Amino acid sequence: METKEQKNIAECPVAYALNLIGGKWHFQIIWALYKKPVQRYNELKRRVDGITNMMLSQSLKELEQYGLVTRIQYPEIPPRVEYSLTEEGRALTPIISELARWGVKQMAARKDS
Amino acid sequence: METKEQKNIAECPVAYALNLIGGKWHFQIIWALYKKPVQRYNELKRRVDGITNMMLSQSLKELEQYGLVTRIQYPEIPPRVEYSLTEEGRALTPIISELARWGVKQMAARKDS
DNA sequence: CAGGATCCACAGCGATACTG
DNA sequence: CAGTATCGCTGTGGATCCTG
Repeated sequence: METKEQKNIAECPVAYALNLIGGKWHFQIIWALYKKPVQRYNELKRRVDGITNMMLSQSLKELEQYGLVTRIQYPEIPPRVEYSLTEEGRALTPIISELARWGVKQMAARKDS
Repeated sequence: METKEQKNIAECPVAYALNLIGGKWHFQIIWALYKKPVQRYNELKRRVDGITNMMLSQSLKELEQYGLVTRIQYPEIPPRVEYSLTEEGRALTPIISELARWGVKQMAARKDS
């Protein structure tokens, strides 16, 4: 894996950031966890429209690895797992918010193509 | 192309925004044009490290279509083409800046893996 | 100088089915 | 309930060469 891509990720903070959270669902998951700070797996799945089990669990695992999401598993039957944002994850929400605001403007500005 | 994806893009402003500028080079191009507001093609190419002709011209075309970048072509020999950001493109730069700041923190926070 | 065309590789994403 | 495994597509990005 010694492509130029790696160099970009190493040198450009934006590329680095997007490498962490540029996935298709990451933003939406973070956003969902922002709107409701503690959620269980299936709850999250219901809120993030259209996501599959695979993408959700995979994304959550990545976000947890990156230190953006906290996973707490309770040793009960039936199993209960709660997800929430870390400080670093929460630090991202204003940015998402701004991006959303920008997106809304764009959508309005060019309803046509 | 009637996938659920389209629904996301239509409904979620963030997904919409990322669909516009989530490409691999878009951010970097916008950033380069922010740092030096008017640039010619080859100048831009030199500044965006590692980009190929294909990706640069393709990205610029997209950004122009979306109304984020202005392209001015001078009918001279040799050809001269200058690129700059529109208002809407410039509106994005604070967001990129924040994202960069966040990225820097992340890089520092987890130098290890 | 400023691009376009072609071909190709690969990773991201997805559907479905299965497990502790 | 909270996930995993497998398999395959498809779209994005890349190298290289060509043109007005």
